[in-house]
Amino acid sequence: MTIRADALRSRERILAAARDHPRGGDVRLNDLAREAGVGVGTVYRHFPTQQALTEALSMGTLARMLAAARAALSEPEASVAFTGLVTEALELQLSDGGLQAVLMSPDGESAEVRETKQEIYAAFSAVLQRAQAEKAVRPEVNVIDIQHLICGLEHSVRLGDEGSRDLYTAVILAGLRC
Amino acid sequence: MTIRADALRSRERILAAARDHPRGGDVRLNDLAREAGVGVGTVYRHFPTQQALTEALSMGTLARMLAAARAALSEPEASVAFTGLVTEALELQLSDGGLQAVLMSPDGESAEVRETKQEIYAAFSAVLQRAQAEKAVRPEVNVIDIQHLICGLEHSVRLGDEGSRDLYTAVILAGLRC
Amino acid sequence: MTIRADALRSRERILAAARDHPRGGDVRLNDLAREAGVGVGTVYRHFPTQQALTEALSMGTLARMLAAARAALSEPEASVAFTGLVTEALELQLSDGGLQAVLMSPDGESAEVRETKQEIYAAFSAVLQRAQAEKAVRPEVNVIDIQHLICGLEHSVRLGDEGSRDLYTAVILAGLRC
Amino acid sequence: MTIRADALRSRERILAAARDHPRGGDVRLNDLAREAGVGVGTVYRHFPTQQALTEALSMGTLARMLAAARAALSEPEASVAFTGLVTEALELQLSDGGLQAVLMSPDGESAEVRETKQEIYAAFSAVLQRAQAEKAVRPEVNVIDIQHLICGLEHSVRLGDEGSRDLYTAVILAGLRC
DNA sequence: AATGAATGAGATTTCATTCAT
DNA sequence: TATGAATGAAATCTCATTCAT
Repeated sequence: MTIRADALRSRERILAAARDHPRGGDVRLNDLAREAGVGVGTVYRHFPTQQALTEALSMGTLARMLAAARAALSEPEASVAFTGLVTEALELQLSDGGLQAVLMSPDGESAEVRETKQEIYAAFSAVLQRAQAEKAVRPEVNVIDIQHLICGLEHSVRLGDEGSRDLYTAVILAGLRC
Repeated sequence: MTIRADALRSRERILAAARDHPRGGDVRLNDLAREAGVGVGTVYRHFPTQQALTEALSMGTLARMLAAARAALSEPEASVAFTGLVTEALELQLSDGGLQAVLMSPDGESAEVRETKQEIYAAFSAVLQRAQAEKAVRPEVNVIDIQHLICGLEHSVRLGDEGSRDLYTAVILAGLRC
Repeated sequence: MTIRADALRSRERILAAARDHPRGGDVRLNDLAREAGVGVGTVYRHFPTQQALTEALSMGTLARMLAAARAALSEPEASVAFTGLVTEALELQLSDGGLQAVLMSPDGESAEVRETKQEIYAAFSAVLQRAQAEKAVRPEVNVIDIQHLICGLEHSVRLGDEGSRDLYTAVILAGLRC
Repeated sequence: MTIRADALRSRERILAAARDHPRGGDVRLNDLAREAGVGVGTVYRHFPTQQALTEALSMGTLARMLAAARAALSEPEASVAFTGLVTEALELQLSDGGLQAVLMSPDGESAEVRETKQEIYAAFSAVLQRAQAEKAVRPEVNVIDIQHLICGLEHSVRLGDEGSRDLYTAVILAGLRC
């Protein structure tokens, strides 16, 4: 059975309403429902947990991150590819406050999210290994470490003002170099 | 008027009970009260907000951080002093899950917390400037940046396992070098 | 929209629990909730004020008082009707310790209570006027006075023991005669 | 040891403040203390219970009631004495909203209150018996009944407006006649 | 004896989640 | 499937009373 048209409309309305809020995981579901013009029950039917809603909201950003990782694979210069990908990933995480939670959570994900994350992971890993093969990046870090460091970097940047982004990124990238 | 002995006892009991809980800011106030053997009202009287409780719990760690910063000022080797202080600060933040919130929050602090934070800031700043004077640390970062980067580092380490601490610290310290 | 079955069940449970307590307006709401097997919030949802609960508890007695007043209208002998009704009203007020408050309070009533009270008032008034027309009751008292006197009578009887009821009633009825 | 001057002053201040409030037994003791310019503890020291305060406030009225009862004993006409005393007692109870509670409470009284009440009771009883000896009052009522009926009468009058006092009193007095 | 900060039981409110309609 | 009233756990506030100073 295919998804009903009205159900789809409800879903879209809820997501649209959620996008009007700063991402932080603490929207009042009742408020969200009111703003979306649907009942609370409908929100719960579509997104049984906060996590499910967060994931749905991040699906688009996740796709863009996968695209960026794949694009980096085509970049001829390995260190440029790596540097660019880290910068791009940070950019995306800054633009989507819920993305970090989705990336870091090990469970509760939809199949689609899980698969996308694995593909991102694989592509990211390839970019990192290419850079390490060229002695452009410390050999002892793995892709998990890179993700953790990017998340920490995102955290640092959020604590500061907009201007600190490039400086902090430069510190991390310099620290990762051989 | 000085604080009453019984009030002090209540306060200590509540703090002791709170210390038995993993820091995360989500203890049940009722449970806390019961465990401390006091009424809920008493908890609210002593700590009107979650922030007040968090601050009180971090006061000890804050004092240790100030001690560490001052000790670093006596270290003859400027770069060693800086490196050691960053490592020590990270250690303290990892040991006290509420400390970062206290360090980063601009308001709602008790006078004691505010003063201690300012002293930490001053000592930290002196250690940094000494290291920068010796060309041991990038000249474009200031003490605020260092604190943000340590907070990000704490975040990264919490995402990983225990073993990642030294590696991530090494990355940050390397990135900060001239 | 009609009342939900579960809500009605909760309501009934709360009322049943409240009936297990001596009427006096000083039941512990928390206890009431526990005894009724519902949350405190549910009690407050159904009965936002003490007054609302009192009214609901008295609804049955109020209905019986209306029935008594209407029955008195069918009694052929006017003075017997009046005497019987006063006696009956006292009986009901003695059996329901919250009834007097409901009868005397001018506001905060549910529509149902308000209407029933008005009907009681009208029937009572007719019974009184019939008795006055027959010179069986002082012409200068009105139905409000009768209600106030019955409330005072209830008060007197509650101060004494069971045996004083008939005597005090006799005094009032004698005093009301022409 | 005699009472300290400052303690007496405190006591008087508290009573003065309490007299500024409508008697109903539900003054906030903290408010009372503030208005009296003393600490809450002082209020509790002087008047350990609500009852103690009520009694102290009623002491004056109680004395006036005793005076009235004794005066009635000197009235040559027994039925006039009785009627006048009932009217006077009602008057006093209406003027002092806490008096009924003091009169009706069997315990918790100060020795002075207890004695005064007994004297009132004795004098009232004599007035009643004289009236009954003259066949002016129903023989089956005793002094306790009279007090209960006056309390009920007070209650009735409080429910109505000022104008109803004489009517309700007339009803009761008529009902008490042989 | 006087003080009022401190206490805790209980009252009331909030809100995420459930579930009858 | 959609709805939102209903739920109750937990948060928060109030206030009569106690007790350290």
